[in-house]
Amino acid sequence: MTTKEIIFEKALILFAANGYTATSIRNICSEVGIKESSFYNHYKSKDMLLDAIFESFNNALLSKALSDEQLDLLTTQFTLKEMLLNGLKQYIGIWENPTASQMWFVVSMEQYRNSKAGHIVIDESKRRILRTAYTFELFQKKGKMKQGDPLTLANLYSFSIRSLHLDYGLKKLYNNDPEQSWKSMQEVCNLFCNHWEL
Amino acid sequence: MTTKEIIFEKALILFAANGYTATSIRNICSEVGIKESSFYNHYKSKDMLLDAIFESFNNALLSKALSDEQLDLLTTQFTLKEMLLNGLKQYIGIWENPTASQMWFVVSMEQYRNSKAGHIVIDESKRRILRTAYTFELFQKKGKMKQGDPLTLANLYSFSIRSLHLDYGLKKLYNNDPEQSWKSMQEVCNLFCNHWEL
DNA sequence: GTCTATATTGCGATAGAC
DNA sequence: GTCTATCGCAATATAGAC
Repeated sequence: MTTKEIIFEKALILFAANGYTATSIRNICSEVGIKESSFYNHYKSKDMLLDAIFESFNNALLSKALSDEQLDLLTTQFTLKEMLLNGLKQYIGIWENPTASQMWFVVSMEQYRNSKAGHIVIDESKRRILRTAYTFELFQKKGKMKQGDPLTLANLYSFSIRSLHLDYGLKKLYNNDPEQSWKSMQEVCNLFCNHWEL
Repeated sequence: MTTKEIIFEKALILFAANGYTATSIRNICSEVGIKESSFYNHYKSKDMLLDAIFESFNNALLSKALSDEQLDLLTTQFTLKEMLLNGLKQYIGIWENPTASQMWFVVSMEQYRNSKAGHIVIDESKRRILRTAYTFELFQKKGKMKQGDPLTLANLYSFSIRSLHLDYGLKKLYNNDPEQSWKSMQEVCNLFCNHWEL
């Protein structure tokens, strides 16, 4: 690992735990084991480091999106319930991945005061809904799901799961019964499929 | 208005716009028109000021919760759709109220690094779901709503609306088509009622 | 690429006069 | 309750030797 990568990693941990503004370059360098002046050989400023984290997070999100072709294949091979339950498992898995969950925390904390973070959240939300809507559309075309506006169905299902997902992450942080949120996610999924699956 | 109230108001504006840590007592006092030393005649520390904001926010949330008796009356007088649509209007109204929306922003930003903020969010989420579940239970008892586990139905509906509500606030902040989220909220409400209202 | 040393600014908080 | 003055410290960032 290069020094730049270690800076990135340690900064992410500290930003996630204490927030960007409350974390000093001194804190980060102390964790890395270098002097503050060395920091500037790797990042132009503290702000550029935050931007690098945002960019890395956004790229990770974009790379996870399923293509139209992949969705076409999956909606043929699996039932609606199988596909949604599998989606839930992947979604919740974020909170078992330290780097991914730290990035979520940092972006979530910054979203109201940093427009880059804000737009990452807005775009991710929109992308998630549109991919779900397209999935529902494919299931409907294949006669595996009841008819109805795919976008509204996606809004109902996907936004509900999104809230529960955020709840899970927050509760996990404070050791406040996150498993209840995971159970609710599965129950919502079952309820939804019982009503719309064919 | 007392000086203490003006400090509270100006601090809330600055915390919401720039975050708690990035806002200095100097910034606040400059807005209020007093010297920093005078600040300490009203609040023991910057942290105590933040606590006061949290407490005020939590009290406002608690005071808005409808009692069992009120819910019993409302579920008799109104249809499911009327009641949910009215709930949406009140919910979205938060973003038209500067103080309320500023408090939401501050608590949202702090939720991952300040346990008081974190527990306010966790509790608010739980309270909202439980009140909705009880409302559905009453509608079911009165034969105005299809049977089904009220808690799971509340999770599906209320968490979906919650996400859309947060989306609205964030999009409004960045002038990024918030009305689309409001339309989605109404569509989700209609879809839900079309399926579960009797 | 790392270090020592330093510049400059801003921070939260306090003492004590009025 | 407000002010002036100040303390002690930590912040980001830079210069220049090795």
